[in-house]
Amino acid sequence: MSRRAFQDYDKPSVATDLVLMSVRTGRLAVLLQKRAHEPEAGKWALPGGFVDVGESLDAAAERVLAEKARMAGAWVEQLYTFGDLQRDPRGRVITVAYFALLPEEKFGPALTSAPDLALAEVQVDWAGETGGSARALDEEGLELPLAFDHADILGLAVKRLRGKLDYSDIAFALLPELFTLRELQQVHEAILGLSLNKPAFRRRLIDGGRLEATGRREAGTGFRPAELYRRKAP
Amino acid sequence: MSRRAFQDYDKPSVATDLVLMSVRTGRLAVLLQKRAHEPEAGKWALPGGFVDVGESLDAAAERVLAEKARMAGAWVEQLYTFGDLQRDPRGRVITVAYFALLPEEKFGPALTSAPDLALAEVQVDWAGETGGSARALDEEGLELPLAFDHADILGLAVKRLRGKLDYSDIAFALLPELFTLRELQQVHEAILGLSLNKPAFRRRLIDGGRLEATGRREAGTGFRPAELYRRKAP
DNA sequence: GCAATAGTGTCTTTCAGACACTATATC
DNA sequence: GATATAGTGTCTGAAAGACACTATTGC
Repeated sequence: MSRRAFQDYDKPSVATDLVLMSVRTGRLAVLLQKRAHEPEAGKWALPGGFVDVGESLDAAAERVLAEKARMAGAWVEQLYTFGDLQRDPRGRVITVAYFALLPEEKFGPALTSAPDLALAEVQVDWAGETGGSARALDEEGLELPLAFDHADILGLAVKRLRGKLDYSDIAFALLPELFTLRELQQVHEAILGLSLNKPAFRRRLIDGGRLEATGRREAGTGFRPAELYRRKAP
Repeated sequence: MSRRAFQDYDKPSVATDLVLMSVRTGRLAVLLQKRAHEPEAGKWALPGGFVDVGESLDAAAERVLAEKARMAGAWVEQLYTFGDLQRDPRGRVITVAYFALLPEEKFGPALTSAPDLALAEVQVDWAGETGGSARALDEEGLELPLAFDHADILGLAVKRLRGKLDYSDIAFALLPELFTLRELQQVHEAILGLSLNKPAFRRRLIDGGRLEATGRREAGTGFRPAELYRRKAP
């Protein structure tokens, strides 16, 4: 066996896949890309790419965010590394999954400029932090078939989001700089998949000290406008 | 540039490192291996090895547990993937870190048969789930220098342990099949790095419904023996 | 009986859930 | 003034912390 064949055989390929999520009309959503080529042509996949030997994992995830998802400025965090032998029919590909969060307004340019991208609704059939796979739905509620093991990756991203919501600042990454407490509560409810008690939510968040009232109010509501808050600098 | 050189240059190497932890005399401990060769010769490292192209990541971690740590039957869970460019002076090595848990009694054979293995005390200088690196100490309290970025990996393992303690069954993985509530509380205190209120701890754990009283009692205490519990099957 | 820990009773505080109420903007 | 939501006051119940107390074993 030549050294080249040994080397080829010896190392798995390393990729990164990006679970870029948002909240749209009170529901969790994820950016998907329709696959044009085999394998899994026609199915929907998370934006991803191979990790270059000269770039760190975090840099590869940022590159996928910019080049494949066509966006920037997201909260990005490593999720999990998927390394089963059969997860990619092309060969041994280990993927380091990242999740990223952006407010819905930021998706407009990417969606109009790239017709193979879609922001799909995310649904899970488990409660709390049980865990499991997730489904992606289009605007009419029809299920979009997911490529490879991306239903598992998406499900794990939802589980992680739910787990981190209480003690981290991820909810703010899904909102513009100024937001109302109603919008913040809707983000929490979309992530958790349940409805929350309004007074308790307000007490907990305001007492938590991570919010800053601006004195300004939202506009164009048709009813009493709510005060705008911003995230207090950590 | 030949195709071989391109292939060699193109793929990072993939390894796995194992944070095999336990609780000894009320303190967190981790299994370390003294490095015999450069780089980092003489420093202490987590047991690890390269991932074969024909084995899954989980299988590679189990293999390291058996071959390098010389143990079996541990709770094993993926921790995080470290992929900075400079983390290994030999070249581009991505490592998928796992943490594993075993009761202290299980470490005896490995420690006596392999003189390069040591069960070192773990200390962190941060509270709660702040996060940060960790230190390893020998029996006399002297710091053991850690190789590569293993102080960061160890610190992340402690953070993850603290985060999962409340809602998972990891504490039971650090105890024999039968244990007293005092021993269970000592495990919790060792992981969290603080002391807990006894009545509140007992109430919470017993009401939690994951424990089963056996009616049997510990032996050889010299004082009133406590009842032995076991983990209730999930 | 003494020592040492097991195990419990109870008071207080904290906080979430529930519900109803008042306040204030647009129309 | 009608309407819709913002925002608050207050009651209740669950659970943690604190503390003291009783119980039980070996010696």
